[in-house]
Amino acid sequence: MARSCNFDRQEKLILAMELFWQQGFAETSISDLVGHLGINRFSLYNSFGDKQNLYRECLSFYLDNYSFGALDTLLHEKAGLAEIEAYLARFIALQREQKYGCFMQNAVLEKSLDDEGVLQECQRLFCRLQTSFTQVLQDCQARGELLIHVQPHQVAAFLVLQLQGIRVLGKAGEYELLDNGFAVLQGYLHTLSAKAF
Amino acid sequence: MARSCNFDRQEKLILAMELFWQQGFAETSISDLVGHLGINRFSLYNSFGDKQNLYRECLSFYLDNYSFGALDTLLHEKAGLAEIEAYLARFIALQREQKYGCFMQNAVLEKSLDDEGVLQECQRLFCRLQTSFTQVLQDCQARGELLIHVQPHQVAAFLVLQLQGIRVLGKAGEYELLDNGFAVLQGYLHTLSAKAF
DNA sequence: AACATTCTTGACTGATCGTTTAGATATGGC
DNA sequence: GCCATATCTAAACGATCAGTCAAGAATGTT
Repeated sequence: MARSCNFDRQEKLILAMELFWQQGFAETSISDLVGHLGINRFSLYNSFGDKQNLYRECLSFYLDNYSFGALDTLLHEKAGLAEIEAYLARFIALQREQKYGCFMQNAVLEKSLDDEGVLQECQRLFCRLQTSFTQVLQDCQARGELLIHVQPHQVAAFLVLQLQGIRVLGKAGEYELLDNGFAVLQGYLHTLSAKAF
Repeated sequence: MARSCNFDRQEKLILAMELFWQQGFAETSISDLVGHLGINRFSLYNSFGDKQNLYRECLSFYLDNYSFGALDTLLHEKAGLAEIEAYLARFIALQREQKYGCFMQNAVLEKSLDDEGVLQECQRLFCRLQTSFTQVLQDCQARGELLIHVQPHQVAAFLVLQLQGIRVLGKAGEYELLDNGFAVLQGYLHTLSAKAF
């Protein structure tokens, strides 16, 4: 019926996400986006609405595709405390490379106060994270690998807390603190175990 | 010799800090500052230099006077694990009121990539924090209250990690996660003790 | 091939950004 | 009281901001 769009929307969304991820909302101008995405100003507005809307869509995309992705693999295999430990170790290692930190964490600290939608989106992910960890730990406990007095949902909350702390220290370049903190975390996980791992 | 300044510099610095704290660097304009501080645009530049400089000074002031202040009291008394636990509990309670989160954390996530000075300032505080905790724990251990196999500097790093995670979850309004996470943290601290507390 | 429709383009909007200037005003030493 | 010096005020700087517009180019249907 009419002319079709000559760029891939999702490809451009990813580019926009990268830029917001690196620079934050306020520090990223529409002109920056136009340059980085390689599409015209008007096409950008036409495809994604205004800046706020684009940002939210980027955040959603990030939450669904980038953040904590490895957690899913943790869920599918019959994982235990050893796998949780390995996940945390990988997570910390990742922070050394991810110099831009975490898009979601940036979003929480920069935008949650003036954009209710951003806050809710992030809370949704926190919930998902806790649920996932709780599931793993419950399975663990059912198999007799976790001490019975341990409360899975509490330990799960504790782990979410760790992830957030790790990302802040990672962005701050505090790798030694991270390693030392992880050593303690590791020790703690071992105290939860009903059998050595 | 000449006319003297007719406002209190430090008072204005605190006002500026409040505004940056609430809104971040990029979202706070000079006009915002002029309005909130109640001094003229030029006077602001005359007293504090440009925006970047003012921000750095605000961060310094925050780090010296606001962030983690209660930690000092922890150091002076002969504190033990129970006091550390209480400190963490107070810290969490504070996050419920501090809806603007932590200036330093905002600074790390927003500005550390493009302002080396901001990053270094924050790293200096991380170091101070770890040192303080290490000191308390070492004293603790010397008095025989802490199990001898525990490494004070590692646990200190672990605690710094907790503080950062707490602040993120606090800003995100995740109070239930915080409470559950703290319960676990509490339990862990008790396992470190050579005597019940 | 002609049409309606949609995308693309680049110039443009008024507003706001951080920063600076020139002139008025107030202060302290003589 | 006078002058040197510093602070203050208001206006303005060029640059950039987010967002829009009208005209041209490309497409699918008929």
